[in-house]
Amino acid sequence: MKLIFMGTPDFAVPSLKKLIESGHEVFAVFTQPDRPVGRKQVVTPPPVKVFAAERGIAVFQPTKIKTAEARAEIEPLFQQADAGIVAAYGRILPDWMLAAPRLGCINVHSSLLPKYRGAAPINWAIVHGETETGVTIMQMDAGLDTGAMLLQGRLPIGQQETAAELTPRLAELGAELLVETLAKLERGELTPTPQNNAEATLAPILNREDGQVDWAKNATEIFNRQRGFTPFPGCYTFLGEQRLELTGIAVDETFHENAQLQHGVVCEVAKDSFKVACGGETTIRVTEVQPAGKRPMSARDFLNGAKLVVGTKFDQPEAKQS
RNA sequence: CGCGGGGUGGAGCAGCCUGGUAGCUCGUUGGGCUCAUAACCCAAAGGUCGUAGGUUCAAAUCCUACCCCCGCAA
Repeated sequence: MKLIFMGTPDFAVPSLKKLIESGHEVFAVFTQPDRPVGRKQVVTPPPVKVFAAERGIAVFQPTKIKTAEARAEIEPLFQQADAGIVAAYGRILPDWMLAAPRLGCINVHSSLLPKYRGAAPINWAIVHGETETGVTIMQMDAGLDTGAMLLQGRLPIGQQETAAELTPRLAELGAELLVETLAKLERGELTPTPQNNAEATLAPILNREDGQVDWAKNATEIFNRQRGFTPFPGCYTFLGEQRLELTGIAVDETFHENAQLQHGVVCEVAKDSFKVACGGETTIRVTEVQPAGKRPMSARDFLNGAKLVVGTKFDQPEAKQS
């Protein structure tokens, strides 16, 4: 098929790669503009652009796609396509874009729709303690991930698995399903299945603040957020003015007599870790941290220098929800 | 010139403001204790204090420049 591909981060690359390997003609790639990244503000191209450029595919990085000028330029291109493929492009497509290709636009969404519609489905699935997630290939419509489903694949989530580990696995699964979907579409073997809106849940885009630990939550919830929010927005707390990223934590199974202490209070300091009291009389064991301005270090190293004592209290965010 | 923290034996830190003996918690090695131990006790080894200059009788400490690491913000 003649395809236009729209995608931005690493997650989208396997899909683009697979399309090309499967013999589809991807004649244009749309991706987000290069952005300044990091401390040095180095302007960095998105992964999809790098990959597409290597393959000699025309890359478009429009800043605006909803203006009349943009439409005048882009629409003819889309009308030449059999389908538009979207994988984590990172912006809302106007109606005319969805309608221009012969088969419309098809989205690779990393959740088992209708659950986890939105920008961060992988993360929220982990945060909510799901043991299984997947990828849904869907026909895009005007709503947010509301289109009819074409094909769906499932994947178990490891008990310790982080979003950083799960994302590439889903990306691969999505790529395979995408190719399979197109093949079946060509042969007319697919019947779109409407989503059951009653079962829909949202996976909103993640903010920095989502990463701050709410010690009133129980240990399992905190652990799941840490996994789901790795690498962004992470899992951090404050010790006075000092920001502390918790890079290695575990739900502590052993009972501790100080567990019912105030939330966020250090209730035990061991040699290689320390425990913090959480909600519901549970405790989290911290094994690796990264103080602001420092490299990540084992709790052992941190304790050697910080001389943390039982009773120390980590800051609690003002008001938290979700 | 976006804001900020930091570079001190192998690790994490203190010391710097108020120049003058290299400190703490670990690790390592040897010895001891013990049925035994990652536990405890004793001892030892190990440091160009990021680099280059400057001030000074004397610089980890004060001044200047540079290199490197990291957090935030974008």
